[in-house]
Amino acid sequence: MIQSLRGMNDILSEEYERFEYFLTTASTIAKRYGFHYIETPLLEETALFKRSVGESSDIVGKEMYQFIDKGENDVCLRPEGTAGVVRAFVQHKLDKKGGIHRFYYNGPMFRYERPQKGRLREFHQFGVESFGVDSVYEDALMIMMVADILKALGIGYRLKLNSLGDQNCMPAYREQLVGFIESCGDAICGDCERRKLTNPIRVLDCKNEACQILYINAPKLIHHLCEGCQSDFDTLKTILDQHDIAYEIDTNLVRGLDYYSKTAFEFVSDNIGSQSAIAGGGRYDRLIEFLDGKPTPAVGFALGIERLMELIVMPETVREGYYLGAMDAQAVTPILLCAEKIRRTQKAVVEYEPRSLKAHLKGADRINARYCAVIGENELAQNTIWIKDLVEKTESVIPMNELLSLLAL
RNA sequence: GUGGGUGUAGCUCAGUCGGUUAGAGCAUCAGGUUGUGGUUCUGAGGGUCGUGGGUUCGAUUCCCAUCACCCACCCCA
Repeated sequence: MIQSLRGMNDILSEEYERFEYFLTTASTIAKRYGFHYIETPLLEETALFKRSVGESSDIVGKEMYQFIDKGENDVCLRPEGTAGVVRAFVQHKLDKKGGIHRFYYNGPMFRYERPQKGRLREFHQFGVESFGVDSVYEDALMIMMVADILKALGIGYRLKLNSLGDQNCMPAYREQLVGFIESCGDAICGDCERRKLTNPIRVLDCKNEACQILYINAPKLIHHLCEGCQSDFDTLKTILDQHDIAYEIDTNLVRGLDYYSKTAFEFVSDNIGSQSAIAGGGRYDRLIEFLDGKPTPAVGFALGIERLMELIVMPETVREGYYLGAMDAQAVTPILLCAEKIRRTQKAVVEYEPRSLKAHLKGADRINARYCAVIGENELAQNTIWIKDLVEKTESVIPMNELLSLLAL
């Protein structure tokens, strides 16, 4: 038997209902916030991700589905959504056009990781990117939008907030931190030794207790923000307070993608295992110029759909549409004709095998139909159809030619 | 990539200290006399015991490999 590739799942009917419910909910909210849909290719030039996400990141360093195509192009399946949207933004010269551009997207992302709960090799994200707005109000808007979406889906969360600084304060801080780590000498663990070079801030949330003791007095970026970053961060906190959005400052919160600066946030859930991040985002003011565009301020976020699906509280399903069945082989033809009429406005599912009334009622119940419509010997003789409302538990026999007017009601 | 666990019917799981026809619940289908569901009763169908090797007279049970899933690390959505 041929199986799907490791970490790549099919999304079957019942599960897809959740998926679709999520998408409509999230898209509706994004549109209300003034965002427009954008679709970008799944396959992009590898260089795009190397320059945006960053070669030092795990995502680019070891998780990309990268290959050379038949035209000798170095390509890869997108591991995240932002890079492609920024590429499109620059390619279509929207940076030069100026103004504000707000997009939302959704689709599969690919990362060659070891699968576990909430971590797949092909997974789906819903994301939003905003270009051209400098103000922290836009950062707050992002967070409010995620909060809105999660609320609409009945999902509880914790919001972690941090500021990563900008080119004025970040590099200086980074240097200071690396200096501090070096002062610890050989006492730090192997992981930290590696992090020191790749992503020094990660050192601060090392799980190793010995390391933690060493880092108690490590400099924190939050205390070394420049004036602009500090006041933006303060404003952001104020806005969130005003909107009753609870948050916790996590000075160790680092986004794993190199392009972030200033605001960084992560929504986490305690109910889905160790892969607890359900949404993450932040500001990335430098990315557009990294990708050869005109410097443009930008913020965005992405939600992990599969992780969310575990948490979504679905609205109660209501019975809808018709189930049609025949009790006599002769009745199959009129049943099919009825179904065709019903389907002009409503759902109609036909059972082709003639069966007992009991079997049909069971069938109607199973597919959660509102009405069970059956034609048997009696109805056939009188050119009528028997219809039972499975909710009201009422039944009636109506002439076939009245069926359409009944449906119009 | 590292460490640990699991893999028996569609689903959830028993079981076999290696020995003939592998079990349960749920689900499915059919019946409980004449055309009524989401609750019951009876019965039926359905498994090469993840896959491939090895040990053995004999393996679903033991060993090895492999694949998939789960957990932790790592990382992130």
